[in-house]
Amino acid sequence: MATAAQNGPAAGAILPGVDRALRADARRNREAVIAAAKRLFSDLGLDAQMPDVARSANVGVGTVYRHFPTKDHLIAALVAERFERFAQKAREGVQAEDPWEGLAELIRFAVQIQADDRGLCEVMGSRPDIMDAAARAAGLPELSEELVKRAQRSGQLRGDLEWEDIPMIACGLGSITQATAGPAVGRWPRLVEIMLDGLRAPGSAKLPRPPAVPADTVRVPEPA
Amino acid sequence: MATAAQNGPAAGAILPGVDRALRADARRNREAVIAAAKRLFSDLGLDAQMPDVARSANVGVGTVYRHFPTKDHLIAALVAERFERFAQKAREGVQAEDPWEGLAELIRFAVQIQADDRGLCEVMGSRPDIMDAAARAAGLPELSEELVKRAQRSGQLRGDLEWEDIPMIACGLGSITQATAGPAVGRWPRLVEIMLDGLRAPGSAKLPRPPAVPADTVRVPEPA
DNA sequence: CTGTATACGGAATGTGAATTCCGGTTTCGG
DNA sequence: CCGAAACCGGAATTCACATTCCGTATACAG
Repeated sequence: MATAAQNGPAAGAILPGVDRALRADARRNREAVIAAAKRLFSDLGLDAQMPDVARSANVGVGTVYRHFPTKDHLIAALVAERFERFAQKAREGVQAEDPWEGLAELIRFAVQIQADDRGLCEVMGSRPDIMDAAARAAGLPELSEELVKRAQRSGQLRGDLEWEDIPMIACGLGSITQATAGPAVGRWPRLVEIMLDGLRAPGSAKLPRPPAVPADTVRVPEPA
Repeated sequence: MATAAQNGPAAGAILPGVDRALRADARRNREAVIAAAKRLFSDLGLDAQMPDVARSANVGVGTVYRHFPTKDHLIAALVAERFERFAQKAREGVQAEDPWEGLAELIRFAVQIQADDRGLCEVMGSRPDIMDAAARAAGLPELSEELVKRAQRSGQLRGDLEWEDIPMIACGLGSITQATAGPAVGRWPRLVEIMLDGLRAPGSAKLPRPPAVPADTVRVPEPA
């Protein structure tokens, strides 16, 4: 038998059509559950427990389950919300004056979000199913492809990068973020920049590296 | 109460002094358990179950538990063995003619091992306790530091890298390795090289980029 | 060959969650 | 203000594992 975890977790409500005609208290509770879940999963990761979500939302377990038939559904809803934000950022990136920065900012953003959300990291690291359902739903594949192509056309991004690499990079950097062992905290942003340096096209100008020479900063010129 | 998982998982046998005077069958079984566990944890990750390890080793659960009082102990033993190999590679790296390659090879090696061992990845991603106990035990901190300093003195490695970054990088790249979603398999080696490019000191020469990666993972053979 | 310390197997137990159920409440159209 | 339809709460149930227990089998010293 397929365990609950095998079902196709959808985005959100399973109740009426979309989210229609929820009774006032129902909508209120649903919101509370989402807020509580967001908090708990961010802090505790996927190990956060349903009864705790309920308690933390001042609601009974039953209520949680009426809104999200399964823990996976709840998680999927949370993930969807995050990916929506990624997509938003990606759209901004496509508009950005500097194509390279458009892409770089998306990556920085995604990593930062993950740094703040252990649950999201764990999903990205161990639930490809949920993850790329959400990515697809948010339109991230198309957006990533656009960002990559644009940055490559401008000559700033290495030519051998494909859009499929973007989620992998984000995921890998995200996991670095969680390696909270001992003295490691706070050093991940540098590693992100290192990765980004590796992504630049071989010849393209680079902003001065941290400890490197003061350098005659050559701003990346707006490519025609 | 501290659950078993909270104990300090040691390296291996808990029986007599070191691994002395095991009865012939005992030693045989212990080996079988380790082999089976290695296989199962590599394939299934930390979710592999103790009863399955036992079955797969043609042994009763009780026997598994006599040798490893806890699942965590078993995992720690497996991890220790892997880290021993990292340390070995690191020692070779310190001797290497080319300091840069000495470091780069260690990273490539570590990532490749993780690519073949889902369990190891999961430990690195979610059990800093086990992980850095093993790292310390294998002497990896000192070795990493030596590798980093050497590569920096030779001018090939960016100056702003500290040895503590090495495990984080290895861990992050390792997790990329597991993002086995859809069409992603086989593209991680390129991402490793990209990261390595980012690690080079700004001015230092780069070897020509590897043309393309032959799609499928090359298994690193187990040592006898 | 024999006794005994060691090991073994695997059913039974214990625990920690997720998920179900159903009698009691609340909301809201009329 | 009324009653049915929607909701609620949270105790009880289920399930999946890790881990324990103990009678039996085996290795090996003498």
